[in-house]
Amino acid sequence: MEPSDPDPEAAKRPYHHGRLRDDLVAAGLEIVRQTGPDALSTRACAKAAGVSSGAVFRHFRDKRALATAIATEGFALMSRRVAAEVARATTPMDRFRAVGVGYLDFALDEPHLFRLMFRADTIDRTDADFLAASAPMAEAVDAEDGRISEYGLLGWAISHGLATLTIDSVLESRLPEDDAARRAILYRALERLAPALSDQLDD
Amino acid sequence: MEPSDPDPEAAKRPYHHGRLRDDLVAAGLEIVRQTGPDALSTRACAKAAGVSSGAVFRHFRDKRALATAIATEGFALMSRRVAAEVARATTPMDRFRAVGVGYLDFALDEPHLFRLMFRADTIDRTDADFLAASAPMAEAVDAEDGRISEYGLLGWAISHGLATLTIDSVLESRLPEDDAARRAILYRALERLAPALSDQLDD
DNA sequence: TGCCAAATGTGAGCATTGCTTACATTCTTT
DNA sequence: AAAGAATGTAAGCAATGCTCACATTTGGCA
Repeated sequence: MEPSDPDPEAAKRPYHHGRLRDDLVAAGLEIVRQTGPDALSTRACAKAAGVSSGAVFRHFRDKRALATAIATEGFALMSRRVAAEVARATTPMDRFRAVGVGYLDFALDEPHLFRLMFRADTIDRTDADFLAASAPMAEAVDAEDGRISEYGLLGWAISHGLATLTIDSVLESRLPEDDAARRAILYRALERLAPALSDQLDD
Repeated sequence: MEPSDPDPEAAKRPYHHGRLRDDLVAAGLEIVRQTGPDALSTRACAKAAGVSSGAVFRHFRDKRALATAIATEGFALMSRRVAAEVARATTPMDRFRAVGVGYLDFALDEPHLFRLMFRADTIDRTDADFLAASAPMAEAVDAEDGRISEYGLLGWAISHGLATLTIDSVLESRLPEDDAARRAILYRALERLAPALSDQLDD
């Protein structure tokens, strides 16, 4: 597609790429978003970044590290999404709903990416950057003692359960096909949880 | 050559295996259980069954079909596990708890297998055998109209959410290391859901 | 019974992929 | 300007999914 043409952007591609690491992550992110975690390959990322296949390993120890960087980006996106939703909430109960809705919406909008983010054997959960990016999400459910709160555990589990069951099309024929109707049912399930948490939310 | 050779194991291995399909699934099941979905390879299954690598494809269209058969086996195991738990329950509320506990216990005992069973892009959810095996689980949450009931959706989502979050070690440092203590917390979270469902359970 | 077709297994081989290694080029630092 | 670190390339190895041509059995049927 790009012959040795005077292309203002990519024409003079110097030997050194400049920001290959970021480009590889961006390319991988796009592949995952569009085709899913299984379609991710180091060679495809290299090609997308216009670089030889070996170059990837100058920036990532192995494929797992690449995947982790992509998942890290995913958590940043999700955090922003959830934060935006929460910002509109006023009451504690509203905030609870907002987290759940943001979580669900992100999962439904980016199912492939969401799957990668939680694929235990594909990413390295001890990676520092990854931990930093997922911290905001995780801390939202912490109690004072550092352990998870019952409130947080239930809320996260419900959101995560609804999201994964839907995304992995386990419910499939049991949910409406129409996207809006489908989301409405999921939101309603979230609401349903309120009575179980009311004592912790009304403070 | 006619080897009436002293090889107790593989001595008289006739050209035709006899029940290769079942053996391949059994071998794959063991690989997945012990090492995880990513360790599954058609060649490893073939070798475990004492057969050449090409033979696999006489019984399975592709690797995906093999994985689906293994996941099918997994659902059969899980159904039995849950059914056993439910059999001990008497009240509707007990039954609800029992399903959740059975679901959670299976996931915690067989994390690798559980992951495969819900890995959307690795298995074929339209496979007839798979659908048949997962039907008992799925129907348990159906309402009269064939759609999922709010009660079922919430119950499934909670169990599934708790299971996957724990298994994929998302909560990790936020849960106790001791297995029993960890399960206790998860069970308690299940209980917590009761108030939200009491109107549907007391019938 | 004898024979042919279908079923099942073999072994070689191709394309893809993760990753390594030897070497080339560029950047930085002094 | 020179040295050395950083970063890129090309070739290649091993593992894997899958196919193909061929071998061996089995089972139905004339």
